[in-house]
Amino acid sequence: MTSIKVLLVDDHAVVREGYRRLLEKHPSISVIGEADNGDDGYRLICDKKPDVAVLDITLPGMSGIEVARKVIVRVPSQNILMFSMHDDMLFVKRAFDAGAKGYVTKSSAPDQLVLAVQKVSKGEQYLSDDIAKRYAEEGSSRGGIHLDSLTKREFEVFRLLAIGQTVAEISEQLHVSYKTVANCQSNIRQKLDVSNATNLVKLALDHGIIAIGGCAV
Amino acid sequence: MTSIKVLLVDDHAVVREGYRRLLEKHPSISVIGEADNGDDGYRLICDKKPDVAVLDITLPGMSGIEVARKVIVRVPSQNILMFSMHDDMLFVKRAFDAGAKGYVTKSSAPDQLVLAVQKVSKGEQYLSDDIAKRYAEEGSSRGGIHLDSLTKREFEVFRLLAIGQTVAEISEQLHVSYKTVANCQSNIRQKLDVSNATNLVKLALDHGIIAIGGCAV
DNA sequence: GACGTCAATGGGAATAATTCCTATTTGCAA
DNA sequence: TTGCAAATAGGAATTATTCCCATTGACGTC
Repeated sequence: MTSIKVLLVDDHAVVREGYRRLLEKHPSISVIGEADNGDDGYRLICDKKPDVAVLDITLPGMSGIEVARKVIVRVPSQNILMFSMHDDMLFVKRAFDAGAKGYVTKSSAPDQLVLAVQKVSKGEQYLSDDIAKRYAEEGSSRGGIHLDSLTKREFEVFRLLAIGQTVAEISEQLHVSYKTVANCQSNIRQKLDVSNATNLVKLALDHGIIAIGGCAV
Repeated sequence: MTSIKVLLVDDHAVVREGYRRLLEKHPSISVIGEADNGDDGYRLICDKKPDVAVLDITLPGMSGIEVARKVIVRVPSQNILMFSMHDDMLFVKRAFDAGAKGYVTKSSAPDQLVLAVQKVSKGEQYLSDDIAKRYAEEGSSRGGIHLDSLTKREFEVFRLLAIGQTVAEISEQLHVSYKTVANCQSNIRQKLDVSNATNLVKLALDHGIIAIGGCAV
């Protein structure tokens, strides 16, 4: 059998190196490329077309979910496996909306990642145990109350605002005008019923979208 | 030479497994235990007294920084290396306050972790390159933020802002004019070197002024 | 007791951020 | 095709924030 060609995108070099070794221990898997940011990752995936692209969600610049979305537009058949620390249903939902075929949390047992890579390489779906369990329990029913009403773009902006980015920074990063982000923020505040930046941060914390200060969320 | 005994505490199993392999590739290092939460980690460290305890900061339950603090109380000579995704100076400062001897970010090059383990095992300090660079740049300036530079009134307003009150609400509550509170807020932001409401909340959380979602910092 | 310092208070003007309204384009679904 | 929703962004009005300034009162020092 030919080995499964895998490409890794994760901004944490030590971590990436770690699970690269983990994957490469399997003779059926070979890592053909790595990237530590969304833009490089996007280019590499489109260029090398690996059997599986393993994407972290939290990345500098373009998020893993955005990378997935853009890749799928260009290469609809690309198999994508999301590999993230977030076990929030919202992220899972958005990952699949973006075109991912699998979702594994970083808290999973190591063999889950290997299994996921093997499944996804064949175009099959894979959810790590914890996510599958959660999905069965709460499914998409209680998956995020208000947060569900946000559009993709709004959610993205919401996250960036919550981690402390200014409107100007976000507009630059997303390559859209200041006005767009400002209007987007207004919509978000209205939808989530928060009157100011502070309460927006709190909401993000409550939903585990962001984590702050030694406090495990 | 005897090998360096290391104990790992990280809630992300795949990630932990990854850098365990990374460390164990070195003949001078052997991993003698692992934990995926703060409480187990604390017990294991006190029990096994490794040459180096490698602690993630974000953990379910007790945070890595709390673990460090508690361990140092019981075993003051324990060598602790913080290994976190956060490159924020506030975390670094808190880690060292808690008694850690080293701090390595997960974005570092893999050999930095190995080097850090070796240094810390000898009781020496170690900072990963990115942190050392940041420290040199902003370290003493931003790292040494003291909330006690705030006046009584400023602190009061700071707290109210952090819990999500608007300037108008605060002015009403304190029976002072809107302008007074607005000016006060400007002073606070300048003194604490935060540019927006979000970062003000983060600072408040980090200093334990406010707590969110039952997670005390 | 006069003097300097500083916290607390707020006014005015300039600047920046936010909202509300409107319009266009695009993609998707009935 | 038609219709709807999302994403984009401009203009005008409104608010929020900053920067500069002045006053008052408390406290400590000489």
